[in-house]
Amino acid sequence: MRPNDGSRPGSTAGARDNSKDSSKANQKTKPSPGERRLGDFLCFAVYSANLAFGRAYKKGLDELGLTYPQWIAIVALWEQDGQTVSELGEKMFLESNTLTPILKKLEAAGYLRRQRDPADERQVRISLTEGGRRLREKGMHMNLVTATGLKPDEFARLQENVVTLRDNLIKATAE
Amino acid sequence: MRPNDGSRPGSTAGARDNSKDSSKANQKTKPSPGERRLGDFLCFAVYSANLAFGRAYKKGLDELGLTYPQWIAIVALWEQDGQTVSELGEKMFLESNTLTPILKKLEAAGYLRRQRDPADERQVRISLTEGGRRLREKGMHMNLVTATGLKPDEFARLQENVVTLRDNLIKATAE
DNA sequence: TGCTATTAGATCGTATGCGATACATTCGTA
DNA sequence: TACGAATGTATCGCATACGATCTAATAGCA
Repeated sequence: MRPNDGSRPGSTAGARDNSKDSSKANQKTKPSPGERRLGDFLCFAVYSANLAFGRAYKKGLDELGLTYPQWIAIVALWEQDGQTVSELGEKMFLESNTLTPILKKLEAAGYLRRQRDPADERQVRISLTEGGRRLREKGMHMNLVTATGLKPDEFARLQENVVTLRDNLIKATAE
Repeated sequence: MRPNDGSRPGSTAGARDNSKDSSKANQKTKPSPGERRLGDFLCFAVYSANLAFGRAYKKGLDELGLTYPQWIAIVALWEQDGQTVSELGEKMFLESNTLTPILKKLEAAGYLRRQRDPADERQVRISLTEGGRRLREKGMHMNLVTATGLKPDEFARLQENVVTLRDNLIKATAE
């Protein structure tokens, strides 16, 4: 028998295949969310593209010894040093519950410092160390996979539209 | 003093701002990856758009009592029932190490069954229960946030280009 | 001044992703 | 047909995300 399998006997599969058209679906021209296939969901395209980016970058990031969010944090701090956790969070679209552990790891690795702001002890200011800046420079020169298969103008428009999408989702979510 | 703070005394921040142009960067017209700002990275646009989708869908998915990957699994199974873990994984771009725990939770919740294929005991076939199909129907009728801020033709092109991007990243990663 | 509300981070629990590995089953082939 | 290789899932450990909650520090105000 299997290891800790968990599968239980039950009725047979039934192999129902809801391919394209459900019987009463053709009344509207525009399909409702339920009638679309998975491949048609924009959310799923973005979700799976994000997974693909993570895998494509994995090899290069491993050479730096960083994960993707760690790398993003280094890049954001290189652009502006001495940011507070909140400020950095705004740029990365993350909050302290996610950011704090990441920053502590980077501090432990010697790439940045976390210091309470003397003027407001609630805030923690993050600054890159020499090692952190060296890491950023090193990351500049390594070519992460960028085989997008898109022409330059398509690439630029895609970038803009993804940003527009993101910002509008955030706006709509905030109500 | 703070709770378990971890911050240590050290030299002062130094507030170095590498805004746009580093001294020797202007020799090429096209900026190298290191000279771009965070907002210019397509990977970051996709990463943050994915976060934004997750937050936008959170409310609706909570009503279903599902997470996003759980919902995707239900949708994919509704399209084709009785898939193996591998087949489902191909559609979701996930492998068994991620999928198995998700499927076990959905099984425990009563939305699907996991059964070893009698013809090949290595494979596990997944089929939706009545409850799982009801959940899919319920999800059809609830409007998840879709305020993309894009015109229909832009939306369609965005969808296509994100998929192209994803597929080319996967191809390039496989070498 | 003293008290309460607000703010900024940190902590905790849960749910993915994912590399590495374990394990049972099946396949290939000598 | 026996046995090592390949295959399909599952398990484990680590690193995010994120809601809920905690704590210290500050702000606001009677």
